[in-house]
Amino acid sequence: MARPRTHDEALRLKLLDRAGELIAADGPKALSLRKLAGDAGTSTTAVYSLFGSKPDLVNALYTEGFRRFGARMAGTPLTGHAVEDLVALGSAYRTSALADPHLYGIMFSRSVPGFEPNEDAEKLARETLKPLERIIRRAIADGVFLDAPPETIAVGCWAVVHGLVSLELTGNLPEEFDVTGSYEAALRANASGWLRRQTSGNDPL
Amino acid sequence: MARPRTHDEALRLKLLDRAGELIAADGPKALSLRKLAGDAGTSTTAVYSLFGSKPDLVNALYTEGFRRFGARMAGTPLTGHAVEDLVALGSAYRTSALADPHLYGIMFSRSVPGFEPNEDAEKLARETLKPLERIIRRAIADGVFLDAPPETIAVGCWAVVHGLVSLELTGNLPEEFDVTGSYEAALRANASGWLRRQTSGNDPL
DNA sequence: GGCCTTCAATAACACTGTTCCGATACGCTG
DNA sequence: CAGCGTATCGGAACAGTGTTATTGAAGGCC
Repeated sequence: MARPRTHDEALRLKLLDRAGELIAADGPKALSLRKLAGDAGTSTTAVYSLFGSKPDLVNALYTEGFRRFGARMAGTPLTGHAVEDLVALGSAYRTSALADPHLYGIMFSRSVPGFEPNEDAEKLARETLKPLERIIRRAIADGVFLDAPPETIAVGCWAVVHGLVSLELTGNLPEEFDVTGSYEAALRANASGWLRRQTSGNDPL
Repeated sequence: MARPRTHDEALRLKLLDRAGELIAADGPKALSLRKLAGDAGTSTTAVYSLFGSKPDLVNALYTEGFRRFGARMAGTPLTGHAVEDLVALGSAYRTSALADPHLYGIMFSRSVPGFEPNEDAEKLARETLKPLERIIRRAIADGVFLDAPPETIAVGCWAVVHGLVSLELTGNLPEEFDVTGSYEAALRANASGWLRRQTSGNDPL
């Protein structure tokens, strides 16, 4: 009968913000509830009131990451040329990952051990890949791409960008490596591989 | 002086074995030194004598993983046909990952928070990708592949397989998805994208 | 045989996420 | 406006973690 939940929204944002900073600075391992609460001038219990648990707090970071990511993907200008559009979308993917590398780890690499995204968060995540599917479906319908299952092509494209980005972020790429150039070339080669007839092929460099 | 170091090799193997089992069963989070030592009938201090620290123990798992992985890669029969060989190598990569998914997480996805492979381990890891580079260099030299930097193509191929496998292992793939078939098709499409002239293209399904 | 080094078990330290308890502060009802 | 009731949060405690200081035991070399 009394006092409906009036969670302190300012504190909530402050905690999320600081949590992102802590992870960005020293990795997911460095995100401690005591440090987080101390920095925000509150106590660990507040985190439990506002989020429920540490994984739930990470879940909030996860959805925030996909919100930004989805915005970048949806906001990428498209030309109607399938290969070029896939390259553009892939570049937006990388840009987003490099802008918030710590969020990327949470979103795609399970970098926080105990964490699993909940139903809603996972659904939001899947939504963000819709532009990719749209391009591919149209390219198949127009006879530009091979008549393979759209999911197959979509997953293949996703794999290239995810693979490249995660290799880059984990420092697995060789030194003195032209990341940006190679990235575009690899994307273009991969997309060209799905063309029904390879008209002009690709032209790296 | 007295008593040269005679680290108990049997205990060392037992600990490594059990550590792998613990991670395989309940994820990297479940690898606790107390539980590990208890299961092996010893004490946590033994781990420090034998390995130095927990990350060092994980490092031993890391190198073991790359030993097995490297053996599979090097043992893959090749035909001399670049695209087919890249598909074969990619399939071996996936087979290896599915055989030891927990090791794969340690090797490529930084699934254990505080862990960074040391110099030797990282060098061993790079060695295992040599077969990939060999195929690509020859395909370029023979004029089969486009004249792009070999590293670019190699990283692109690596990215596809790594991306597909890590998406599969983290459960990010849609349900009712023909993983094996799509995997091969995606590999073939990606490799074909680097062909100088796309003779026959690819033919999924 | 006695020294000396290496090994490992016990226990402690400093941390972690989480929960219990209690006090506070707030919004609704009378 | 008084007062009840509950949502919220601070402090302390609990169970767990990796790591380390201390200490005792075990084995090879002089």
